[in-house]
Amino acid sequence: MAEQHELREKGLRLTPQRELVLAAVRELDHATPEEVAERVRLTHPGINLSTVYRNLETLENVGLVQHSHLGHGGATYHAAEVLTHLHLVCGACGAVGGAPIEVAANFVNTLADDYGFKTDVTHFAVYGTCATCAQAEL
Amino acid sequence: MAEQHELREKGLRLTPQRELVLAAVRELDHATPEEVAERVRLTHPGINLSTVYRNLETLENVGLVQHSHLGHGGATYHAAEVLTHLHLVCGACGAVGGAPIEVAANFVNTLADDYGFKTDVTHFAVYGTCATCAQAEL
DNA sequence: GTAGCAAGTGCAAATCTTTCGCAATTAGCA
DNA sequence: TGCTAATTGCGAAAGATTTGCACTTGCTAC
Ligand SMILES: [Mn+2]
Ligand SMILES: [Mn+2]
Ligand SMILES: [Zn+2]
Ligand SMILES: [Zn+2]
Repeated sequence: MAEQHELREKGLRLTPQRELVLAAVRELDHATPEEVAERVRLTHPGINLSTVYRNLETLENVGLVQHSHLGHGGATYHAAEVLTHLHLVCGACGAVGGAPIEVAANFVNTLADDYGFKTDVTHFAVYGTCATCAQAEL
Repeated sequence: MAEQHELREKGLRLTPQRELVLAAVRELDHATPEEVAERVRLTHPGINLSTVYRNLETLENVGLVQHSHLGHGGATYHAAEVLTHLHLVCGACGAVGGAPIEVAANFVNTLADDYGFKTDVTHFAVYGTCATCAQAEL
């Protein structure tokens, strides 16, 4: 038995569209479904937006992809293996910064110990004002 | 000079719709625009949904109301004066718990000191798994 | 290899949520 | 008591996401 493709291992059929959606998510880092579609269209112009939505959902169900919320609007998608940083979103300029997850370790532990709550700090962004904008406000 | 209505103090016209929208937000605690509209309709059946949206925006601009994001979808509105707790949203059962802001004080300070980022911990919910659901998973 | 079947796709239409244009109404001021 | 600009209601528009359905295609069993 030869080694299986990662999608087949998850019990999914291997279609060009599905492979390309996964590849696009991996290349892009927090991309919207529309952005994923654009990327896929570079090599597969015919792909339908609803196919992208359906595959993102499927890939999320098997744990290859995850979504998070960076702004007031819709979700953005990450490859599951790289979701290892916090998103710092500036409400003033819209910039999305990053910070290592460890920054939140203490906070996460407190919530676990005091509330029994297991936090996924990457699902929602951390909202506030970035250094540049905070400076400008003075 | 008599004391002014709080809306007039903010430079806003006093309309029945606007007063009712504010009252509804205060009574409901994190309500969607649609829920606010429903509540207002109890006493003012004719109110239009777009009036609710416009008033929520107006009230937010003058600081009487704030929105935050508790789920994957749209925003929910709080009276500004009560937005003093974190929201702990369980991805498994949907429950929305609360925790005092102080729980995040350390986290907020770290982000300020190390990244110059001024965090508003109430804008996005803290996402994860509640104690009950974490228990059930075992 | 080939046939059969279920999963996946494209397309168009349906939903849902939020925003907008505009004419009619109304609050606040003179 | 009027004037004027802000506000409202209404319908339509704009986006974003989902859905139904006929067609295609990947995988499995023969
Ligand atoms: Mn927001
Ligand atoms: Mn989500
Ligand atoms: Zn900024
Ligand atoms: Zn739960």
